[in-house]
Amino acid sequence: MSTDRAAIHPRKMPVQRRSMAAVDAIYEASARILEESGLAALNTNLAAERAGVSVGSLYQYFPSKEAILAGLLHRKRQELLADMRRVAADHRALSLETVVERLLNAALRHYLERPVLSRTLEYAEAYLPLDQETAQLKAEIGGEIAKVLADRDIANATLAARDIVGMARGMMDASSQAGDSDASALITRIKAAVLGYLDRMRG
Amino acid sequence: MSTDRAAIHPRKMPVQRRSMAAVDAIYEASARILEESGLAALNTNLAAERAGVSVGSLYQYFPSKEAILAGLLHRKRQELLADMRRVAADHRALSLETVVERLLNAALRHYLERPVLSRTLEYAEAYLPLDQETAQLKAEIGGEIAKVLADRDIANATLAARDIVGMARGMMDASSQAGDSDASALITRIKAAVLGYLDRMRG
DNA sequence: GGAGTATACGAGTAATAACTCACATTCTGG
DNA sequence: CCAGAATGTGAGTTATTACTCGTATACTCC
Repeated sequence: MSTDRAAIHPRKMPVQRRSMAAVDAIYEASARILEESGLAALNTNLAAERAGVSVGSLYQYFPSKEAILAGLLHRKRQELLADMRRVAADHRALSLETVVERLLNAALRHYLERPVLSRTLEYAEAYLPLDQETAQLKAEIGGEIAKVLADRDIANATLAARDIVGMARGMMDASSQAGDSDASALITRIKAAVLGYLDRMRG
Repeated sequence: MSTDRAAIHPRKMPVQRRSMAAVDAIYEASARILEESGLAALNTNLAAERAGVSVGSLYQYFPSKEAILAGLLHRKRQELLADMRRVAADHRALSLETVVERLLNAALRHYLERPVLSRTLEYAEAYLPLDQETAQLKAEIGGEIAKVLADRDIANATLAARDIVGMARGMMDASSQAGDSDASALITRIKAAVLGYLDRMRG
């Protein structure tokens, strides 16, 4: 992952149906490898093989393995953001507690789909030179939360949003790594942390 | 990092002073590489070179690069645990708020010494087949917190300790990655999250 | 149905990194 | 000050992985 042997951005957009399927297969195979064996096990030869395509085809669409990681991260981010927006669309009509619960549900649902993958991508983000667009997505996810908070006159909404994202993420990681699978109990506890934090920051 | 090409445990313990210095130099060089360029950039040739020793010497003490990571993690854990114990030794004489603050101070001090390294080791832990002893250290760190909580009749002290460690870690990560360097403000906010969480879990 | 484009293939090359080993040097205890 | 143990060396071997390119097949649209 020493960065710049090749760029991060997709090399070429697939236009025909079979090539879109190939790209999807590469993403899925890579995700599985990451889940089973971690970052270090991901390599282009293996990803191609497991995706059922040739290395040559892989390099048609991804200039490097970092590009695969960046693509996976981008996709995940888009999904999460869309879900959060959907769920908080009518937030002005709801109590803070309800909005928080909905947002947490959305976040946890995404996380629990593929917890190991989430953690790996989270770490990978730190050293991937992300494109503008993916960085923007991260900011917008925080922004959704900040908007809800600002609307309720909570001071330092941006900072609070960052804290909330961080604490939720940390608690999900800890719980999932400990092998705990009771999602609804976890939601309850994260809600306690978030609302308890807001209580004290306001008081 | 596909795991088992060689074992994880130190191959041989250094006994003379110069070899202990070599081992220290290898740890320090590896830590720097991890901080500068991430997990993927760590390799035995580079670590040896930057430590000013030969690869042969490195392999005298570390059977693989995973062993270096495991050793770094073990050291960090030991330091943190010792510090937490020192700081919470007289916890029965103190208010919950004071103990929490002291423990957070200890944790944050450690984290801020080398935040990037901390995050890298945290991720690496997930796929390193850790020795009994290092896993034990993690449990004991949680145990220190659980002890304080149980002493105050907080239900589910072990679970709460895990949540608290998780939320603190997540908030430190988020803050540090955002480039925020105001440690005392961060402590205040983590305290709000922890105490707010406990308020709500008790109520 | 044929020209042009998109897609696919995978053996092969180059680079990188893990790891060994035969030999040299330094320490330590008696 | 000597024997044996500990430590150090780095060129060299082997394994792994990134990445290319010549060639073949499948679409698409006129």
